[in-house]
Amino acid sequence: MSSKNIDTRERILRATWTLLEANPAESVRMGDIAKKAGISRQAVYLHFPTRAELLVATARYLDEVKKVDERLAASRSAATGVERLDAFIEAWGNYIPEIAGIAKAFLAMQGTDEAAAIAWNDRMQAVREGCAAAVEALRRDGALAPDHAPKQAADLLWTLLSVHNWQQLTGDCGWPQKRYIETMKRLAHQALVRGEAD
Amino acid sequence: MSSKNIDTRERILRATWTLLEANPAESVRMGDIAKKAGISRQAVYLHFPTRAELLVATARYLDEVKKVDERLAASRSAATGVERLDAFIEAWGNYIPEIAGIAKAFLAMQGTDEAAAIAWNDRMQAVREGCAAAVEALRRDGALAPDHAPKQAADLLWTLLSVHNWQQLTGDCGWPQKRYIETMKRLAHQALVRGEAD
DNA sequence: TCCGTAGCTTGACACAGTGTCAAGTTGACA
DNA sequence: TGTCAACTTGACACTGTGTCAAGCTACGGA
Repeated sequence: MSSKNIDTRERILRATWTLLEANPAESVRMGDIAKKAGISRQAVYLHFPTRAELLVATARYLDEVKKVDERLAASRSAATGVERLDAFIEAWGNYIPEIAGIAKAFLAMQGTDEAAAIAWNDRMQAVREGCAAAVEALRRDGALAPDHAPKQAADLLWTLLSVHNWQQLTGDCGWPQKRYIETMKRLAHQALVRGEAD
Repeated sequence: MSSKNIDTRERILRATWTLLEANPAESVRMGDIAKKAGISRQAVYLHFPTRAELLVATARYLDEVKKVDERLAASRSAATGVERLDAFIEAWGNYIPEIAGIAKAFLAMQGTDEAAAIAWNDRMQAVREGCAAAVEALRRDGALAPDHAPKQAADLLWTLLSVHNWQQLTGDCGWPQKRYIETMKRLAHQALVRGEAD
């Protein structure tokens, strides 16, 4: 309850973040985190009952500090559905590189680590909702392509904008960030906006 | 050396395959594999020194039995670039579910296991080449959309057709396989084929 | 017929990491 | 001074990988 408590909690979260960013390849252990935070391993468990919950909290903390929600929400003020779609792609697409370190760590842990999978999944739902909202804005404008039901359009957008795809294009394929954003916009338009061939 | 040896090895590979396919979500343990193969856990280690090597061998065995290369190569006989693109998407897209279990296990090891990462990467290069060939066929027909240079078009197609995207759409989003294939085809047409709005 | 040996079994163990438990310490606050 | 919450210390159970050593068994060859 005291401020000491809050400090400790935050120190744990920052330690986790730092370690994940520093070595995204390896799996960061509870003991490492405790050491980095300058407390005992058990103290970590007093704040976060499992590794999964710690990772979820870390992802949330990251989002909070980086203000993802604000950034994604900014697209809400767009006048038209299409503008909103573009704003959303730009906001999210340009956010990915900032969390790339942690994202990579999470993706690397996906299979081996149930905790990481849960944590990551939890955060991606926020993006999924953003996608659904953008699609809904298109639909309201009557601008949604008739190819897809809204739910499926949202699924598709969500998949296009996955961190994996960003990683593959900018990493494996060596695309510059700018081309990534432009291509995603074009692709989203072609797939989701009524009568756009571009 | 004896045929008994070969039989055991193959029984292990088949057991691994079966188990991975049966429960792709959970991590299949060496003990489970041994039990399924009807041998001792240690016998597995006599044939495959580590879990990673066993999985790599299983992937190779799978590709061999399923004849992936042949299937992907089949699209080469298509008359036009667009037909070839469709044939390729169909061949690969319908192959993914068959290897989904193993694929997931490999993706799980990506971060932790260098050997597995290399093996998986190697397999994916075959797909990438298939994508490049399909794009090249389009270009020869003058059917490649002017939006993209051939290399970038191939990158894009390769990314669209990633196992991750399949997993997300058919798994997380619950899409039926048929819709996945159709959507990928439509998306590929819209993105890559000159003057297609669909 | 007996020997050697390859292939497998049995059971024990080291090791790493998560999560639990219980008893002890410390510092702030009443 | 006493209490309480936050933290420490050290031990332990549990799971899964990989190692080790000794024993069993069937088969091919002298």
